[in-house]
Amino acid sequence: MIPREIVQPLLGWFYENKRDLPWRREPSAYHVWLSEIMLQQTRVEAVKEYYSRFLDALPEIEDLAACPETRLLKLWEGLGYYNRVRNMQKAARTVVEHYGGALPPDYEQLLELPGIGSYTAGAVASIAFGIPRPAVDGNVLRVIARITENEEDILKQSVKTKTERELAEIMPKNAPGDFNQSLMELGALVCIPNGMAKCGACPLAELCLARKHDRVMELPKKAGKKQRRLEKRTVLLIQDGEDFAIRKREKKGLLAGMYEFPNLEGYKSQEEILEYVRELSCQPVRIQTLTQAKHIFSHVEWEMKGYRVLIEPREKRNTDGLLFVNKKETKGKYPIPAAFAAYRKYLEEDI
DNA sequence: AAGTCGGGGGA
DNA sequence: TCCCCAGACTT
Repeated sequence: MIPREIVQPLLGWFYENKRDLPWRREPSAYHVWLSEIMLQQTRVEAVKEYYSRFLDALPEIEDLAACPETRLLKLWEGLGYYNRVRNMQKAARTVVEHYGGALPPDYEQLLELPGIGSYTAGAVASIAFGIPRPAVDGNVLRVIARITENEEDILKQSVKTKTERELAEIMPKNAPGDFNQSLMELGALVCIPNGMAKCGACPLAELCLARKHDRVMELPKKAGKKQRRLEKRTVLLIQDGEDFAIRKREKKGLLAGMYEFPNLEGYKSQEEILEYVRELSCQPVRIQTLTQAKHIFSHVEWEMKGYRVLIEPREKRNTDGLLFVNKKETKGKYPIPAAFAAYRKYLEEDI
């Protein structure tokens, strides 16, 4: 069980130590929602700039609902997990249609919106609306596992469910948002992963069972992660004068809807590359080897070999799924993910 | 319950 | 290198 005695020390600590974060300035439901979506599996420092830029571009939920997809993905470019922003737009359209443009102040209704799971629903409900619901993220699971000296694998759904149920029991009805944030803030600043915990600065040190038994180092437990698969790819910079070929990725799957340079699975010979370029209705003139590059995703790792292929000027410009974009005009227009950073620079710089 | 989905920063 | 991050969704 989680002791109720954690509540007041946590709140007191939070009011003294909470960070001044952009989304804490004007915590409207939209602002809290956006910050929570951006912060999913993403560090605070990485989110700050994106958050401000996003709200400058789309200050209201209606703006988000009406935004073209490419512009939306461009605003998210580099943050990763691009389904987050696609789901958020779907939800925004639902909010405009069914809720008059304002998020519903109700946990169950929030939970029904795409991209909002139990954590985000709890965070928005408690922080924006003062509704007493827990918001259990990785920080909270770690903090609670240590306080209670829980041996179970915190990645198990059952642990999360139990944590939510027990936190709901002790949730202070007058400050649910602050209480949820205090747990997360403690996890982010003091009760840090691995062997880095700063127990000397912890307001819960005296009642923490892991510390009492000197087991903070070994908790929480997490099941082993499986190995990433390696994928070799051949990336092509097909160049017609100052124009480069890009194309849009599939609507589903990895990097859905983002733009990329034409590329092939596996390492291809120069003959195979030229053949492929011809299939795209291009007439290759010269081929040049570029640098190798690697990009690591969560579950797959790309090892890429790049080639620049100069082609004859094309009559029919944008066919065969290719989009020829001018190096000067395309600046900031097409969302091209970081996986292509090593080759993207040819589009952005004079090389 | 397991797999998919990004990217970066720090040890 | 590996780990982890204010997770959600699909299978």
